[in-house]
Amino acid sequence: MTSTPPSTPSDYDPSRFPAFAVTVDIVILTMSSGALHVLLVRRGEAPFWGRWAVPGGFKRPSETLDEAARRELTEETGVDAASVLRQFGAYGDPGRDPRMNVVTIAYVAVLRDVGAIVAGSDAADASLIPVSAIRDGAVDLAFDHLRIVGDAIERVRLELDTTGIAAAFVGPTFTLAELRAVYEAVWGVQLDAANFRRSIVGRDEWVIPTGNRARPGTAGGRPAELYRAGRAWARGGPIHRTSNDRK
Amino acid sequence: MTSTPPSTPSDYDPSRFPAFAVTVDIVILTMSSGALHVLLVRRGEAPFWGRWAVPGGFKRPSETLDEAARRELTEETGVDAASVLRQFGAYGDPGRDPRMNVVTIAYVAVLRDVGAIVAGSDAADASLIPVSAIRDGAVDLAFDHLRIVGDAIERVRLELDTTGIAAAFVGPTFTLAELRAVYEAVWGVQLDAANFRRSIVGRDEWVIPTGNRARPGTAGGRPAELYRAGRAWARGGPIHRTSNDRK
DNA sequence: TAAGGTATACGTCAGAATGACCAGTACCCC
DNA sequence: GGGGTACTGGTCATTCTGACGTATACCTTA
Repeated sequence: MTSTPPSTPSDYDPSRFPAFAVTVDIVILTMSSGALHVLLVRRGEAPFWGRWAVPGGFKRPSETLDEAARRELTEETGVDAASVLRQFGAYGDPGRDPRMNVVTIAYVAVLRDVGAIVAGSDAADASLIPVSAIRDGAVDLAFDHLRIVGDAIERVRLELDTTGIAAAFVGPTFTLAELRAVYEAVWGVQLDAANFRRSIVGRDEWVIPTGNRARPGTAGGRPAELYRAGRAWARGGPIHRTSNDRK
Repeated sequence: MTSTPPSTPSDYDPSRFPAFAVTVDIVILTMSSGALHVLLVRRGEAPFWGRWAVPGGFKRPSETLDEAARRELTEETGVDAASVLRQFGAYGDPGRDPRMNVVTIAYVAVLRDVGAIVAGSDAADASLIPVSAIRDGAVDLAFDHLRIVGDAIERVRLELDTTGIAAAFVGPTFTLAELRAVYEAVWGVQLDAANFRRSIVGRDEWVIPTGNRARPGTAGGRPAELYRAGRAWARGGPIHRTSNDRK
């Protein structure tokens, strides 16, 4: 087998090559009460009966991978407007599905206000699970979904630095504290509120003041100003991890 | 079709779902005479006869995607030791292969000293093509390989900043000028040699002096010191793009 | 109604990092 | 031996970052 000539996609012979099922799995992330959560569905059949799994489904030949991901997201959560829906990996280990050869293309979606969405979902057994519970091994995931969720989170940790994905976690208007909570939850760090503010408000095009204020929480405190996201998020992020807290 | 219940990979019925061929394509990048090059093979049959294509081949059910990528890389280039072999995307647009449903998982490989390797390759029609020629539209690529190559380059541009991939482009010992050429070629910028040196030599664990010197080129100049790569490359890169030259 | 608590808003300061630039060194070619 | 070239090493001004202190505006409780 090692002496076969270089095979490009050119020398097909449809009868010669193994068939795979291709699925699209979607790791749906959102902020809920200050912590990062992932939406999982509980499996109702074998294999992995009763285990949690990432929602997903089969790709159809007539649609692109991105279209399949968006379709599955809509079917699972009832929304067609995720702030972010990005492909981040493909998984095709032999035996990852005990029944057949399956290669899955994994997407990460970022939602805001997902609480109401889950309630209206078709999937009765969908739940928001804190990612901390998954990291602690407190949740049994089906298939290789533990690895998929882990890779998704790692991807978001990176993109928080290099893209404007942070803005996708907050609503159309938000306070700087809400935005800061995204960075703190995803990176697992604590950021100085004053310095965080300076990095964002001090520069151009990151946030646009709305003139309104948020109502303080039950603990009190000065009410925070509400902002809208500016244009700059399309070209990167305002906050960068220093090499110190990379590890 | 929109009212189907949420379908997880669980509710399989192997007869119900469309079969795909799964291939692995490898964008092989290397530095050659100061410019970034990609290794392409010329197709000898329809469709896209005579066009350039990214080397690749079919995934086997008994191997992982990473194993398939490494096997194809070996078959195409004769080396089993790419400095970097990283998955970066999946492509499954309908009709991307006119003959059948194909989803390809794309990898980017970084080689050093690829010149000698290509000579010994099985693929007689393999060539190193400057990426500048591809960007200019001077090369006709088969299938959706133009998009795949473009995405691979964009990925490397990002990873140059966030990972130690730059060290994969140079040999086991290298001069700072060689390393600087990698950044300049991939990012399309010019870096001050003195500041570049300071960013790398001034900090710990990036490069280890060997005590030897490189022979200057025909143009003369002071001979450069030869270094080995240090431990720090495993955890990121020493050079960061400022937001100014992001666009 | 007043006092205490809390979180946001804003400014200051020292240290680190960056970009621009200049001078010295060591080799090549002519 | 002289000029050209590229690496080495340094200075300087600017910007960025982390740390921290203080004022502001709302909440809760007494």
